[in-house]
Amino acid sequence: MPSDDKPLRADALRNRVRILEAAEQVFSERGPAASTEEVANRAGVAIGTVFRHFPTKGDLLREIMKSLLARLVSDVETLQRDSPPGAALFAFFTALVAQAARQKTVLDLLAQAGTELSIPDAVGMLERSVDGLLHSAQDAGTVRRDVRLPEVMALLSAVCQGAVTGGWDERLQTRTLAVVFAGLAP
Amino acid sequence: MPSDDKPLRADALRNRVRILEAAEQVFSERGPAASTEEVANRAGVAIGTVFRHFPTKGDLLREIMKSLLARLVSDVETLQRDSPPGAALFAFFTALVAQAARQKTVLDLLAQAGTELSIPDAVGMLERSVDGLLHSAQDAGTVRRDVRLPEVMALLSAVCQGAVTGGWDERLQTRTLAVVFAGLAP
DNA sequence: TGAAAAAGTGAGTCGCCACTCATTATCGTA
DNA sequence: TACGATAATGAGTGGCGACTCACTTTTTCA
Repeated sequence: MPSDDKPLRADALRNRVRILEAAEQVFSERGPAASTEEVANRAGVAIGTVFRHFPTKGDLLREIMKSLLARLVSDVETLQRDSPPGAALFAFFTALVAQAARQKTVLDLLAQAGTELSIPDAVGMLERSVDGLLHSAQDAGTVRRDVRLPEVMALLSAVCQGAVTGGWDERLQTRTLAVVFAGLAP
Repeated sequence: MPSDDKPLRADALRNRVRILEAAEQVFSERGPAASTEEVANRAGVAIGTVFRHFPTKGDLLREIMKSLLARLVSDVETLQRDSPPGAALFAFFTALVAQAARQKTVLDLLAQAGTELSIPDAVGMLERSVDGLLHSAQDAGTVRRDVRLPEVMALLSAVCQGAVTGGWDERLQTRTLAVVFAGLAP
């Protein structure tokens, strides 16, 4: 797969960035069903321009997902470094749920990203990161040893999903997570 | 609101039933985005007939939701009677998640039914039923006293949501629920 | 049995949305 | 600056899905 890295023209690069920013906003607010035309409007660009940069709506979504994913992975690394080892997993849960409530895109990443769009090993990356958090927590004794990664990912995605579609307020997020955390603890 | 209970003609009644059965199947398999035409086909009826009985797609969905809800409430009552008092809540969780995996309609009921469609106090009924299960469990000492209904409903909906969109297999359902149950226990 | 009422039918309308392409504008470079 | 290459534009196309309605068929009941 030879990379087609022809340097973009200045206006093309500018618009590409605008489109990505607009798309991130629009899809976050309205979900992935939002129309491409709305993205174009918000970017201040004609609809044809969007399709020149991303031949398919799916391509655009995939690009957004990839950068979101990269940010999440880097968040995990930051937490891994800066939190007390037993607490990082819980902190990530809390942060992700709060973010999902604002940014619906998170859901589609966690839920089906691997299925509908194909983000190759990208989701696997997040899993590996979370696995790191899980092991740290288990070593620190804040999470039971018989808990495994699949159910942690499942809970993560479930709680985010629930929080968004159910419109949980902050208080309910906290109380619900408290139950989950209690279930993970020894 | 005078009830328009004009007795239906024989063929009308027959078709109404067929449509509801078909709709339940179709929406369960394909989700609420499935087309009305598919419902008509599966019912062996012209599309106009569907719209004669249910002027709006939403009306049809609402009808399906209502009967699903009624069945769930009656399931709860059965469990309430037949299970050991501390176990009924857990049994309901398990059963509902398994059902949601087969029947996507459950999700929309739990998630947003109150919002998008308006099923007036219907969802409230389910909540009251689950509240009964919760109190029984707390009285039996299998669930902590500081757990309240909102987070129980939230977990219920979250886990169903997650199980469906994530395509959890039975093993993963079990392991995930195990964590939740541990979190509810004293 | 034979109308009138009720119900069924399905081609057609309408709006939405992903995507295209002929034309116009902008950029980079000689 | 001028010109070829690259990009932007936005009206148009096609398909899909909810919903309508003029017409046909079935039921009901005197």
